[in-house]
Order: sequence, then C-alpha cells, then structure tokens
Amino acid sequence: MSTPRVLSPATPNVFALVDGNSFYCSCERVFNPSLNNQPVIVLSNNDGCAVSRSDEAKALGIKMGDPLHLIKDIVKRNRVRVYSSNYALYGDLSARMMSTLAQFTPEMEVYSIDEAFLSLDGFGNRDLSEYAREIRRVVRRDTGIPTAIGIGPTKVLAKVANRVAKKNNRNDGVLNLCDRATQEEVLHTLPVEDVWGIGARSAAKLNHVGVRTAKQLRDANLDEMQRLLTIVGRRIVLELRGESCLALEMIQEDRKQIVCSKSFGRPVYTLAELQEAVANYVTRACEKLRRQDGICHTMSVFIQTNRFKDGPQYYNSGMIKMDAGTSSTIRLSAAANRVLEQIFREGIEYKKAGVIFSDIRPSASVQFSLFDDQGQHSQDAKVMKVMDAINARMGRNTLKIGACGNTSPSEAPAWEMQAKMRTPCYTTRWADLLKVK
DNA sequence: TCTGGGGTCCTAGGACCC
DNA sequence: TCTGGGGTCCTAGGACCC
Repeated sequence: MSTPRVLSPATPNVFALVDGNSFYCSCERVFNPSLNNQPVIVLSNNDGCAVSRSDEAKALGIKMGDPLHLIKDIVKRNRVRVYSSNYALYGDLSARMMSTLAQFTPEMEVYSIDEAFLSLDGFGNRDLSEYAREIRRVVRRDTGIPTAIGIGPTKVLAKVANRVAKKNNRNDGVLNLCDRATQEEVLHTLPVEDVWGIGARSAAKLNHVGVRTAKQLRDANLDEMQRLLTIVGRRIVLELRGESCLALEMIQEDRKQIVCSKSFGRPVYTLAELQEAVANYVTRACEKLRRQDGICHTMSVFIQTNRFKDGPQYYNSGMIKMDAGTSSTIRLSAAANRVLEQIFREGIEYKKAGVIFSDIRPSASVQFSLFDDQGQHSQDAKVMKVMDAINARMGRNTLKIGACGNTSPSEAPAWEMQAKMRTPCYTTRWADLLKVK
C-alpha cells in the first residue's frame, strides 16, 4: 500500500464506490432464489456470529456480529435461514462482479471482497447518476448481485454517498454527492460515527468535544482534529471538504503480513493436536506466501483459551526469526512445532491457535548466511513447487505434509472448525454444480 | 454447547549509536 | 557530585476496516 498522496486540486476527481448489498447473503440467494424476501444470515467461521444479514434479518433486530447462540430464539421464531460461510463461492462471485465493473472504467480499485472504487474522472459530460444506475443493472443481470453506488469528489464522500444510498433506498440505490448543496444536506444528518474511518473510539472522543455529525467534523478546526485523531483524522476532514487525499490504488500490493488463525470446533488439550492444527495453518499461510512469491523471515505462533469462558485464561506466543527467509511448508511447520513445545502448558483447555508470518520479502531477495545450506533451500523450493502444482490440479490437500494429520471425513479432529450449514461450492467444484431438472 | 478472521496504518517509546 | 543530545531503527499496541 503506497502512502496516500495529495492530489492536485486542479484535477477534479470523481469516485464511485460500488458495494454489494448484504454480499454473502446475496451470494447464497443467487443459487437459491427461494431465499428472496426471506430473512437470511451467514455465519462467521466455526458458525459463531452473524456476519452478513439480509434486509429482512436486519429488520428482525439481528446485529452485525451477533453470536448465533444468543439470537437462536429470533432465528427459530422467524424461520431465519442460516448458512455457514462459503468463501469459495463468495470469492468466485466477487471476481465476477469485479470483472463486470471493470467494463465501466479504465481505473478501478478492488477494495474488498464486495467493494470497488471506480474512477469516473472525465465522465463529467454524462449524467453520472444515470451511469451508476446502468452499472447496477448490468451487475445485477450478469452476476445476480444487487449493489448500491455512491459518487463523490473524494473517497470518503463516495463512501458517505454509498452509505446513504443504501440506507434510504432512494434514487434506486444511487446517490451522487458531487454538488455542494447535496453534501450540506447529507452531512448535516449523518452521525459522525458513520463516516468511513471514524470508529467507536474516535466517535467517543469527537462527541466529547461536541462533534456529533459529519458536517460538524468537516467544519471543525483542522489542527485540533489532528491532535485528537492523528494524521488519519486530518485526512478525513479534508476529504469531507472535498479535498482528495486518498488516491485510487489500482495495483494490489503484496501482503506485508499473512495470518492464519482459527478457533477449534471442540476444546483441545494435547500438544500433538495443537501441532496438527498449527501444521494446517502453516500450510495455508505458506500457500498464500508462495502465491505472492514471497519468503518470510519472522513467524509467530500463539495458542489461547476461550476468552468468553469464565475461569483461568491462558495465552502464550513465541516468535522465531530466520536470517534466510523461506516459504517452505516443511521448514516453517518444523519451526512452528519447536515454538509450540516452548509455549505449551499441560492441563489447559485450548480454544484457538494461529500463526503470523511477517517481515515478508520477495523471494528474489533471499540472502544466505554462511551456515545456510543453499542446496537444501533450492531443494525445498522444488518440492513446494511440485506440491503446489499437484494441489492446484487435484484439489487442496491432495498432497500435504505428514504433520497435518490424516483425517477421515467421518472422524473430524477436535481442532477442525464447524461449518454445519455450508452450501455447495456451486461455481468452484464440479461435483457441486447445480443440477437443472 | 454455542461468541470470526484477516488485513492496514500510525504513534510512542525503547534500544542503540555516535 | 557532576554525568548530552540527537538521530535512526524496531516493535508493541491502538485504532480502524471489511
């Protein structure tokens, strides 16, 4: 991610933010139209919390992040349709949505799985709202995903516009905030915590000094806002004023950090089980690392108890640094095992573990110390290449390291997360292809 | 019984060096 | 008893996002 640069005020920018409505729920609906007009929620990993809610589910009072077990009455009473998350499906539909959007502008930033910023610079001779409505129509037609679109002279204002367009459902899911009069009207009624980049902590600080609406934030003293909210807050104020500080980032930069951590389906007590779980997490993280052709020089491993449970808590982590970076699953898994042996304590009910790769550099930058065996490193790379090729062709985990365990589907290990309500991978697995009778 | 995961950026403060 | 100051680098923690 490059540092945000200040654009010349001489070039008027126009940003459109396109955002998939209740994205995961909408993906489920694409392949199951009987879910239309029904309350639907999609759960986080391990079937824990509601992370996506259809409008009907929101209307029932289900909040973002509500734990399933605390809303089970609402779910039951209203026959809410509940799904485990199916990232293979969502990722695939996301890619379709992005390629559809790319037809509408030469400059686009894929911001998240369900959002993209489009540059509409130089489209000024068109009716931008009409153009946005056309984008919505085509995305809906070609992917089945409903969207909302906000337009503004800065990213922050485009975000504001998108939020209001979605909330009010006015103008057919489109709002153009390019003109000053509309900005005045919208910012006046928008709570400051609804501004992109203002979270709960910052909102509390702002309320404390009497800033409650987006408009008040926009008109506040710049230096005072910077003292309160650092340089980040200063940029937000400027963006609200229509001064673009955040540029479109069209190139997806390589990850600086790769994390793989998961809660266990059931409590885990033994070192052997932790090692098996972590070997699987290292495997995932290494796959991501090699996909960006990187090597990592620092790895952290952590294990912890259930933080929501009463009783003694335990958290421990260990870090290992490597002079010569590596992306070898075998090496990193062995290293993770050594860390686990050091941080493991007997007699504890573990609920979660994870690995964090950091200090990631391009593989071309690999530096060998005097004591490293260069031959071994190039041998590792060859083995990984073969493993990746086989798994790409035959499916994930066809070839894996022994430390990952050998589990039969009938007897899932305790550490394996729950996903009891997962829909088929309609678009990414031949066996799951939808059958039309 | 059951409460997610994966990222980024910014800042303050310590370590270290000259 | 007196006992500098400034610069850089690194890291942990905070805050935010989807």
